[in-house]
Amino acid sequence: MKYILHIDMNSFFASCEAIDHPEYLNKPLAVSGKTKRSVVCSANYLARSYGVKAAMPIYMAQKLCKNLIVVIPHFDLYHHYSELFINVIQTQFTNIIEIGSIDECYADITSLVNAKNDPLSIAKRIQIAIKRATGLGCSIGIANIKFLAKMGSEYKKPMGISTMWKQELPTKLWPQPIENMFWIGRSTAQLLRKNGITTIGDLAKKENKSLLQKLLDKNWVVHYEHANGIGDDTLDLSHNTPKSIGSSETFLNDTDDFDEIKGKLIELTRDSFNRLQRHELQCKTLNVSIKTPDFKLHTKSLTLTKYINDFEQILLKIITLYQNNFADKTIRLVGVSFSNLFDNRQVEFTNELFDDYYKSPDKQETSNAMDEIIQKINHKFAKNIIDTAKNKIS
DNA sequence: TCTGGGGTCCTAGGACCC
DNA sequence: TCTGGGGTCCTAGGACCC
Repeated sequence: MKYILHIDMNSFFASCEAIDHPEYLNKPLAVSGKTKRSVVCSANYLARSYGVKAAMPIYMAQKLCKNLIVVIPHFDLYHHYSELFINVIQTQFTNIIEIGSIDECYADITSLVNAKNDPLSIAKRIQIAIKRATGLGCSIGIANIKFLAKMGSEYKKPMGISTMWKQELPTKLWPQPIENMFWIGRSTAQLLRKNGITTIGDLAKKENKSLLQKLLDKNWVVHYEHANGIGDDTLDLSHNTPKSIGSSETFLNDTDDFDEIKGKLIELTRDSFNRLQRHELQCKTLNVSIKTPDFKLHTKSLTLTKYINDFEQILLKIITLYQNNFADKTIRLVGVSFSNLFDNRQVEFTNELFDDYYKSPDKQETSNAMDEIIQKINHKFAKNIIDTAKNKIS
């Protein structure tokens, strides 16, 4: 049996801003862009008391709260505080940590629990240590699996600490509306509600199993087990390289002006490309997406025969992709992203192997040589390289 | 005043290969 | 005549998270 914590920083972006600007203290504060199409990223609790919520259009937030202070986001600042709070847990408590996002993580404290230190007191110490080191508040959920720890950190905010033991499910979890269930979003919640499943308790009921199976296809088991306190307790400790990198932007006004769109495509491609390089990655698939005035998203993608890291080439392909598919469309948003990412070192290495292979008169001999090299290299990369090799040669 | 931007994962159909 | 079965990759869309 493991002891898992979920640590969730309270109104993270807004709290970081308030620490940086003491004059915002005790004033309603929202982090948001400042154009007419911006939405709220994060709001402090005072602003929330006026009804201001994340993802709400900023004009609406300002209507609800006349003296709302609006600050544009400063991601460098948030990354700084994110590293700080992770560091507190890592250096003072445990390094078995799974980083969920910029403002949350799971921590496995099983090895710290003993007769003198129960999970609740450890959680309290973590909360205090984070507050002392960063000035930031957090909520912590305590449970035996990740899902319940996550539900626990949501249970009481801000600065809450809540256990979600299995025996507490009937009183703490099951009365909650189905919408609160992690991994059940708006459309699934709607579907379930329409069919009479309105609380997490309904989801947990044995007699609803066949109904769930009918409504949710394969996923039903995971949700059913979660609602009954069964789930994953293993933390993912790898800080994985990203699977895709991209940027998008909403225009101030809908547009079909290709010069304007092209200018934005250049900007977005530049930005994504810079991040691609910072991660030392190359890509094979280019994606261009648009959002039309009816809010529908459309994507066109192009997979190349080899990995690419030349900005001019990428840009040319992106612009062609746009022109071939979306020319003359009126759009409200345009986006660029790269996927099918591969480590620079691996790309270089595989390209050399393939050149050797193609040039070689004796394919079998080269193939054997490749196998030998693959045996010797870093195990972590071997699978990717073999996969690519198979793909490319076939 | 009218609804962001960064991601991950899954699905389903079609192409293609053996 | 009427047409397999398994596998992978690509594409587009959608659900979900923060």
